[in-house]
Amino acid sequence: MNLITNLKQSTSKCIHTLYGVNIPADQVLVNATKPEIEGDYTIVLFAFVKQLGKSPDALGNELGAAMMADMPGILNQFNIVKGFLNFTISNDYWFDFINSTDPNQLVPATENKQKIMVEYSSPNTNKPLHLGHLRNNFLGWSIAEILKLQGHEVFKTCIVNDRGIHICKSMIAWQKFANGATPADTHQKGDHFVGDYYVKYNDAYKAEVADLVAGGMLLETAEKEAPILKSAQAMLLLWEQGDAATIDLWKRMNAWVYEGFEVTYNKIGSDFLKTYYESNTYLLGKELVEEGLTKKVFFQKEDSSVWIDLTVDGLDEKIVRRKDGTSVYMTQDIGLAQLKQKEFNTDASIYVVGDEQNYHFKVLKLICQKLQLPAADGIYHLSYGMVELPTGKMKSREGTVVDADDLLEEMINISKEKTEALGKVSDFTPAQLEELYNTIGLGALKFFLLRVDPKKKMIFNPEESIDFHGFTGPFIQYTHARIKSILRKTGTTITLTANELLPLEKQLAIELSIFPAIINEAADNLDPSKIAIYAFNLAKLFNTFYTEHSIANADSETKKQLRIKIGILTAATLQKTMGCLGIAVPEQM
RNA sequence: GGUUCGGUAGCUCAGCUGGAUAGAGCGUCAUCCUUCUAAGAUGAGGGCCAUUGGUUCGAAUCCAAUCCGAAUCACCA
Repeated sequence: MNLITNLKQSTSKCIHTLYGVNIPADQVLVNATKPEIEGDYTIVLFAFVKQLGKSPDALGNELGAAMMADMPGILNQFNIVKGFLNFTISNDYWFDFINSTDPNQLVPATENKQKIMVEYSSPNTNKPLHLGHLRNNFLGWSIAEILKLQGHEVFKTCIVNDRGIHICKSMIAWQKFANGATPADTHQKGDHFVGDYYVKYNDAYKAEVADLVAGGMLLETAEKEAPILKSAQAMLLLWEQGDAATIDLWKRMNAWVYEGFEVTYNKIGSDFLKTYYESNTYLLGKELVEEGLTKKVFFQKEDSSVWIDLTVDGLDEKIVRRKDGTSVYMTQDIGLAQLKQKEFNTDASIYVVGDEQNYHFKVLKLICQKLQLPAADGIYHLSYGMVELPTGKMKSREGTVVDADDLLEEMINISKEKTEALGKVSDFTPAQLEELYNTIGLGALKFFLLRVDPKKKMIFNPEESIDFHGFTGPFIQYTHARIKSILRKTGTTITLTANELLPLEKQLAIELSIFPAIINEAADNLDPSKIAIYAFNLAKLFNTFYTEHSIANADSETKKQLRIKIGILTAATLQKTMGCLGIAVPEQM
């Protein structure tokens, strides 16, 4: 039970005893007291003044006294300033908090344990991962970690979009231009290798269209008649018919891509309990469409295409099966929703997908509900905003995409340069150094992408992202390393004795005490940025404390012991928070 | 045009279930390393919280309208 909840309940209880009026605890507003005013926590009285017919001062005095009696040993004194009831929490309470908190048990497990699936990453197999994928991967991984920390059972999954016309385009281009070359021949990462052929396809396509137009064809017609497009379409048909040679090539090229993805996933720490492939799941959706037809959830048009009418829900009609019987995106997702729920018996399923698909997921959930699939109500779309560059949107056609592998390499190089320039790790082995550069470079990048509200689109400014000062991952990593450095000197075996806390010591205790609440907030909102902000505030506060007070050379042994424990708890909390973001914290840097 | 989301310091963002004088970081300027790691700390400067109206003891926060920006409304995934 945390202190704020306690205060709310006590307020509600005391008002009831004093005046016989029921005010639910969750309607009580408890804030941290403004720094200039005496006190730790503040209850806003205005909300009750009218209802109780009391003046703020009179109410404050009566309520304050009653609550002091209700929470003995915790509340020390109170004052009233302009309708705000400020309580000072007793020194004993905070000392006891520091004394009794176990650094290995910072977050109590939830009582409402659930099985939750987090689907994220979801790449296409025709091009390498880019900056947008990184935001997706970091978000998905982090959300899973936060839910785990709460005590839920979490399954991380990935759906690979491995079939369709776009895949055929790379395949055609490879056939035409590669001359049998492989990633091994060209010493290229497989996903980049295949991605290059996707680009080559587009170049060839554009050239062909231009030729046709030059020959007198209308642009519109030319765009449909370009021979290379025709070949790709023919190939898709062959693929769907199961043509051996086509399937063979498809498998071969996809394998190259997966090899490349694997390298990147390993580097960024993305992992999946299970990977689903669209080529395996799209048939399932079709069965559900049949079922929906019998249940009359769907209807068929004259051309035999199948639709759902969502106009009563304020949406449009949506196609779920083409006239030729092939499946669309929605068909596959219906099937996948059903499959995932069945296989893992999930209570909820979180889809980490960009906000351009808000409409799709709204419709998906509606359809699943109308089909009465067990998965339906648990569908939750974690919609995140696009990553844009200061120059505008990333567009693959204009070559303004930030490639994930390039960016990772750059960040790691920068962290290497900066670390070397500071020269604090001369005792590291080459292997340790490499690990440290990775930790810092990746930490900077992950923190940068996770520190803003996922729902909002974000601007990726390369100069800002490589900053290692201020509101950044390395700042927090550094604070952690600093604490660890002190603890190496002082040791961590301690015996605490009661102790009058200085203001900064108390502030740290307060900040540390809200960690579980922050985790809950981040989990409820599926928002890791709450954790990033918290970690930053905690680190900043510790740094202020660090410059003001010495741990190793504290005035007394009691103080020293107390501060060591504060150091232990701060380091542990920083490590946990950063762990939730997928960021490691070094012992030394 | 419909729907959804956004507009807060020069830049990037917090704050939004209404509460005290709107906060950080970066950048700018100025201080602090014979003292536990200066990837740090301290201070200064920087704001009609898009606009207008409403609700009330109180509005960046809620409501309405307007302006600006984005996404989406595909037999692409």
